[in-house]
Amino acid sequence: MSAPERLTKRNAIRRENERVILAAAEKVFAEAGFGGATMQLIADMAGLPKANLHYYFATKEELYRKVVQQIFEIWLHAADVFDNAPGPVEGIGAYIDAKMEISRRHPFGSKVWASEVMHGAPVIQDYLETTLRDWTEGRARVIQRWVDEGKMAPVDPRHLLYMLWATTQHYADFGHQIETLNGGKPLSDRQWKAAKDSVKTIILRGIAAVPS
Amino acid sequence: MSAPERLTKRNAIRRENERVILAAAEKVFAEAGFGGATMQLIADMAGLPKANLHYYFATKEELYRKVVQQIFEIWLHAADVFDNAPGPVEGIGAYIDAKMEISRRHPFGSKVWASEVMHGAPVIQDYLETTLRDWTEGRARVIQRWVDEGKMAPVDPRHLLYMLWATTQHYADFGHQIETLNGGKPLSDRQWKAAKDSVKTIILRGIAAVPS
DNA sequence: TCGTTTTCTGACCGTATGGTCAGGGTCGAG
DNA sequence: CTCGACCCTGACCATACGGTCAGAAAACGA
Repeated sequence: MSAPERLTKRNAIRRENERVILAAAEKVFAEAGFGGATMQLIADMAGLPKANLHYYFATKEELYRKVVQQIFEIWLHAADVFDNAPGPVEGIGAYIDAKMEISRRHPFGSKVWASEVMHGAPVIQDYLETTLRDWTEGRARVIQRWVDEGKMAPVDPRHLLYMLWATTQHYADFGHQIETLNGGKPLSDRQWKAAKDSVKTIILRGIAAVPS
Repeated sequence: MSAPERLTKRNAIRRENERVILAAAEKVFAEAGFGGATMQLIADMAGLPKANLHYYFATKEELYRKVVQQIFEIWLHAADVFDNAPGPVEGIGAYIDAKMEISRRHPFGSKVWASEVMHGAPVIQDYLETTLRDWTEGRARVIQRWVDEGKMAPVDPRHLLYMLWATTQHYADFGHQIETLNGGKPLSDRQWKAAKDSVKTIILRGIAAVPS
């Protein structure tokens, strides 16, 4: 049991500084990678002296780990829509919407996660083997049930999940490439909607999802 | 005009060393990122003294640039199948096959490319704005033609291309995650085939491609 | 107000990194 | 055989990095 946090000025300062540091770290890790990021750069972006970072986060690894955990939590919650859906059109449709929205709102976190996994998940391997594995098996069962109930074509649930992750996260991880191919401009509201619709249309038709 | 390369022992040595160095660099850059990779690590993996690397490649950036160019070339050639195809079933089907095969054979290169783009393409931005942009517009026109000819559903060619890139490269870039979810074992021949088939089936049905 | 705890930071340190270079070895053309 | 061009490498250097620490400043509880 942790003691209930009182609303003192000290607690406010601590919370605010941790927030600022984590936001700066997320951006710097995303743009430079773990190895390329420096505590000095993060400190400058957070507007704090470097030594102050080490007061809140003992090491670079600890700070990095917190950043990775954040995006992972966000993704896990995004899948709540999956559970109580009557069928694939609602469930997978809403999941695509949610993940596309996250790609738009949290592109840095997505990149940090991608980088971490690409490098062999040196700091969050345990998450992959426990939380993520359980999560994946659970959703795979839901999809398999939909298949068995004739609500969609018989596809391998695993590969469908990979496809959902890949297509949605691509808009965050490869956002720079997409922006360049879009004439150097970020996608507009309209274009984001078109992206969402394209992904949903192709995938839902691809799995022959029938409305409930 | 470059002089025709004679088959002397010197040329053989140079070519072999450059090959070994590039292979080692590709792996190290993929596993550690540009910032995390060290010339010493690459040298060790190549079995050469560090100073020797600097004899063939003046700087770390130059070596890195060559690695990125390599995978880019491979991907460009993979799209040849696209051009003379009579319709989307053959063209896109073959393109998926080719890119999945590359993800399997060149996972390191794919990761290096992904990392480079994620970090804002600091060294290959010019490629994105010239070669890749032209390439993309060309294939988008081909897809649009297929749509106009009624050979597939009216989808946005750009977003379809992004989906093809995302799904195929995911098997290389997130290979570690997939492997972990596969019980810690790399995908078998059979599983790779299932992956290919899943991707092809869902996407081709998703765009309502009609056989020519 | 006073003593204690927490927050803050400039200055510092050991190490690792990218890159250099002088000098020795090897190869090939004539 | 000879000489010039190319190949190789141990030792070295300047710099930048993650992390430490002593002590000042601020906040807090009583």
